[in-house]
Amino acid sequence: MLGNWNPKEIEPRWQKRWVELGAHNFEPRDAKRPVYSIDTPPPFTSGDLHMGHVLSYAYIDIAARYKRLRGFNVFYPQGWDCQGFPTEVKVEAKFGKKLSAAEFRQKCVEWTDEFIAKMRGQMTAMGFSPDWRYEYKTMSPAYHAKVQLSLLKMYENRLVYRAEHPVFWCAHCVSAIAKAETEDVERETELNFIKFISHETKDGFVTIATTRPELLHACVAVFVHPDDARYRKLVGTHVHVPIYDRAVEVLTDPEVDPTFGTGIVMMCTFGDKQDVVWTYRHRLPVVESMDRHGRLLNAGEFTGLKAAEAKAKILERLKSGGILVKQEKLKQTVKTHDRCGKPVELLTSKQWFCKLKGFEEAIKSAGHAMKWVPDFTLQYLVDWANFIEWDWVISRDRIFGTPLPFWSCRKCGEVVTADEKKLPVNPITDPPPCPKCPKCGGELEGEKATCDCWVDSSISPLIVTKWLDDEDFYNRTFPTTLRPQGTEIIRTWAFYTIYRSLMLTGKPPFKEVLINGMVLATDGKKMSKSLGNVIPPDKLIEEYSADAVRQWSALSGAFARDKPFSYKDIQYAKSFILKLWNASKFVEKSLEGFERRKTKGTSLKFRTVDRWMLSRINRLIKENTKNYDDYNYFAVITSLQDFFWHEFCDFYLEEVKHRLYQSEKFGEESKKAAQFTLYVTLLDIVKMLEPILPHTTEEIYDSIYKAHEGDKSLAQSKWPALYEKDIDEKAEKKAVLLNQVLTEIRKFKAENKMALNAEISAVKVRTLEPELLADVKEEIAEAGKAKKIETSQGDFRVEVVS
RNA sequence: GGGCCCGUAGUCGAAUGGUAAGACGUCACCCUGACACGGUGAAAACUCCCGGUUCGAUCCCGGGCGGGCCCACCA
Repeated sequence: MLGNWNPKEIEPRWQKRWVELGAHNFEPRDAKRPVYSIDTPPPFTSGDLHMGHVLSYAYIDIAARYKRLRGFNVFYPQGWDCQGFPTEVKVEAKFGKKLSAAEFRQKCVEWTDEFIAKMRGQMTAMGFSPDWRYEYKTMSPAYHAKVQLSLLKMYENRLVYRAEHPVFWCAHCVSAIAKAETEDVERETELNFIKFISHETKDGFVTIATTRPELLHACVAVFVHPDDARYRKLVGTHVHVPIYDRAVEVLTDPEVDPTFGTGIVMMCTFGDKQDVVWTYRHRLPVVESMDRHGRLLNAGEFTGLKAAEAKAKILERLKSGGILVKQEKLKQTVKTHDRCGKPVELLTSKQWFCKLKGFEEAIKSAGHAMKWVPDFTLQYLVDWANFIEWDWVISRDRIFGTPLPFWSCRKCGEVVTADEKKLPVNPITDPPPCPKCPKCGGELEGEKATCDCWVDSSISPLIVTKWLDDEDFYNRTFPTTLRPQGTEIIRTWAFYTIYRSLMLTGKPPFKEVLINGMVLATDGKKMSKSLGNVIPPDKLIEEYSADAVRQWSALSGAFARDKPFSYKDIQYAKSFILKLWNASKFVEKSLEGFERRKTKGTSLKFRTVDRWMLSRINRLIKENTKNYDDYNYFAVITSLQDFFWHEFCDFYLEEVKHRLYQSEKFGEESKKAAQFTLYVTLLDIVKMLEPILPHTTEEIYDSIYKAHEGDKSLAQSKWPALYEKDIDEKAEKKAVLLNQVLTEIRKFKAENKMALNAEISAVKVRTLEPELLADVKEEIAEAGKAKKIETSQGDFRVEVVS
């Protein structure tokens, strides 16, 4: 018998029990059931799940559980994105900088394993049901081997190459970064107006405006707009760069904005992306302006100073020399590194690239072939593909990352690739596959850089489906059915995964993409530690139960839309679960002596209200099969909430109590029909709620239904069958009228301060179709406690006589 | 500058080519044999504004105003 609802006891018990039962197991050799495979996002191993994780993983779990009920062989793995700068920072803070690279990496691994254990525990506490036998970590040797293999394959096809190129560079992290890792931040800076003396006329000068005087030494030209009449005479002449006294030419380019500053722009290698464009367009020389730590190079006496320091000193010098004409405040947007928040520079260096240019159309058409939920999110991918300007920089100068499987010759630069059979390799410590450069005999040097973490995660669907490891497994699971992920990483994770999958397998990696939004704080702002508005999931589970948190997730389900967290919703969820529990207790007690198998094949004496319930539940089965298929969990949960609370509990239960309690008066047959209806309706409700509220529904099933139904657990049972012929509009119409009459009686009692169970001597109902009431008079009399019922024909009106 | 999303009771939020769920909050009443973390009722929305299509629009189209996100530009 169901006792009190105690989630703290129920939830962990079922979490353990499901594993014992193998309720979530994928059966790779089961050829009978269709496979539903999920390319679950591997969260970055920060040590804590946040509400965004909870929402998105709840969505995934609901999908997995629903598909299992529908008879799919669900492949639901869970992985971890381990490698990244934040971990290095934390480990360095704890252990200092004295460790060797190998020791450092080892500490990172240990640290990450601890965090994974914690996060895995949180996922379990939420009732998430991945098949943990397929867990993966991006830092594992096996994962490294696959990433390296994928790069070797792409290298063979000339899709991976090494080149000198200006790249976004974070001087703080001392690493190249991809455009997708940058974030624009608005800040205020000063626009400095600086005199450049004319070379040809000696005494004439022009004034240019710049925000980056520290790059004067790298100035290789100045530009004006070709139509700018003010400067037409200057074009082709030369001006002297202050301090360094180098002459540079005055050139024209239509991309100069004549209205900005003085309409003359100095071009340095490289102040921003525009400079890169102009350098290529006008074939200008490149002055290496800065080193990897952001210190000036080739800057005379300022060489070695950090940019900010150099800027101050140079401005001082310009000012004292009378060369700085004026300064203006300027609002400016700077690119910053999204991981550390520091401004990024553009530096030329040797990096590894993946060839993206030229594949935009292929990526777009792969995107078009997928089902995007909601559909407009495809546009994010298309827009991004349309803006690809450079290839993808995949090397990062970090330690805790997947090593790039390459060596190169110190003398001639020839690249030597790792032996595919010996993966994973670490070129820093492992010997090269051949002792000397095969081309010139020079010494080989192992690549020190590691992979961008998107190189790791962009093969997640290949990893989980055992690409090149288990052909049968791969054929069954790849392409995966579902890729769930956030909006903010469409241009990275989704984009790179589609690209890599196309390059490596020729196929798109998944069929459906489910995009979730972000969970904001209750104030509508992003949750952040600095704002102090972070809501920890553990506390919510503690206070409201995991099922309530899951129900909140389903309620928050507007796809790809950010939503503030709502205590109101989770409180409602908790109340609903309690209501479900209490009503189940009532049903359980009402079913005493009822045996499901004895009703099979017999015809029951249903009353109209029973037919109404059976009709409504079948409508819900039909509706919610579609809603679940569409990932529209909001519609699922609201329709079930409303039906259960406001139809099943508020009306139906009240309308059958007399048949259950007074079978001597109303007949055993009537009682049995009511019992059957209660049994079926609650069972179907519980099944439809299982994906969202697995713990509570499992406990209800276990107590009331297991003995009758035979499935060991609700998680292993089947989605309710639809009996279309039970949909009965006539019965629904009669029940609606009955409920309207009961509402009027209740209103009367409330207005007259009567108890709801107080008797009334008569109720007179006028309605357009009084014959509809014939079948439900018993319910009016019993649920309304009306001694006498009179009906007549006319516009609806209910008169109560106390 | 470009793209996308959004604008419904005090608040949050569904739905629909035929004037609109539900929740929270508010008010009144009721401890009715599952539930007071409950029950029954009440009050509360010219569905942002202006046009158009339509017999009829909150829902479709155009324009505006307001909010959000992404991208580009920013010497």
